[in-house]
Amino acid sequence: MLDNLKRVMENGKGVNVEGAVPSEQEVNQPKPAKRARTSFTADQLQVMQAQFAQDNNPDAQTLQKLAERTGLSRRVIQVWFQNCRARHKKHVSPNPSSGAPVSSLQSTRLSPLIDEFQYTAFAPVDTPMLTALHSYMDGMLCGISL
Amino acid sequence: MLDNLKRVMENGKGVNVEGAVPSEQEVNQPKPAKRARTSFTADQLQVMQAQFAQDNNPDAQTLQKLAERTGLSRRVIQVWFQNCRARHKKHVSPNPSSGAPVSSLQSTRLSPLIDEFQYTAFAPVDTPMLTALHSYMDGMLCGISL
DNA sequence: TTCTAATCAGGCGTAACCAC
DNA sequence: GTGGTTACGCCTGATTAGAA
Repeated sequence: MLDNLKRVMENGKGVNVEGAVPSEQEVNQPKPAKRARTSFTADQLQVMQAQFAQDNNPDAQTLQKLAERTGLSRRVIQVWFQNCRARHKKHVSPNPSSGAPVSSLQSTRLSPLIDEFQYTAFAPVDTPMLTALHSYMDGMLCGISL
Repeated sequence: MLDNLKRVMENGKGVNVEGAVPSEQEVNQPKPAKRARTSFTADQLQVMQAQFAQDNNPDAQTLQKLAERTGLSRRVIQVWFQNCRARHKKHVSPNPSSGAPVSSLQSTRLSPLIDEFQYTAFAPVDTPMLTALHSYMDGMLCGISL
């Protein structure tokens, strides 16, 4: 309901890309204060994922270092790790994958795609490659190796 | 009703390309304002089509760049790409009799997914592979060779 | 009429938030 | 910290409506 109205606002409005401060708004304007949604760059994601693979629950100091390195705020980093832990737990745990399974979640969408490659004429993909892709999918969510 | 509100918001922010500017309207005076219809110049079309040929689903940053380059609003650009994808899907897809084994696959959901591959630290996928994937996706359902 | 820019209704993933 | 929720951003598919 109210969500719809907000979606309308989105239409004409600008973008927020970098982890920088979105924008200041009028004090005298009792706006609903649009919640800012950070979109991470490839670089930032890579840094965070690398750290996650090594330690999925970094301490405050590490968090700070990541913040400096990515240019994001400590809080954003922290939230990302929280969400990533949650995602990982939710998607990987309930599916205690053994040998070479495909996670039931996202692969649903990807699998049919990958299959396509076997049919297509110019797909430079061979079967081992597909296997690699599949196992990759398993841990992809946060860039974690199982 | 609510529709009017939406229209007012968009009109206030958006750009009216054609000279056809209806007068300014009070917010609290709901008049069914005319829906603005942008007509693109040859230049603008060329820019967008060139991008489409290369990537039919540009990300936010690319979208913004296109907006700056064409002088159109980001939203208008975005809508054009949405419509263009739909058009091509409708016109090209129902005729799969050609050489390309293109099926129901959608590049849309895939692109961000594929991008993930680049973010991950331990991706067992090398770059040439990614490039191949990308060109596969791009040329697939838009089949345009502009 | 046809073509298509703009809108609507709905779904998905997930960053940000909240309660505990 | 966690699990659960909210809402933002982006997408599709169908539809509405402005112009050629």
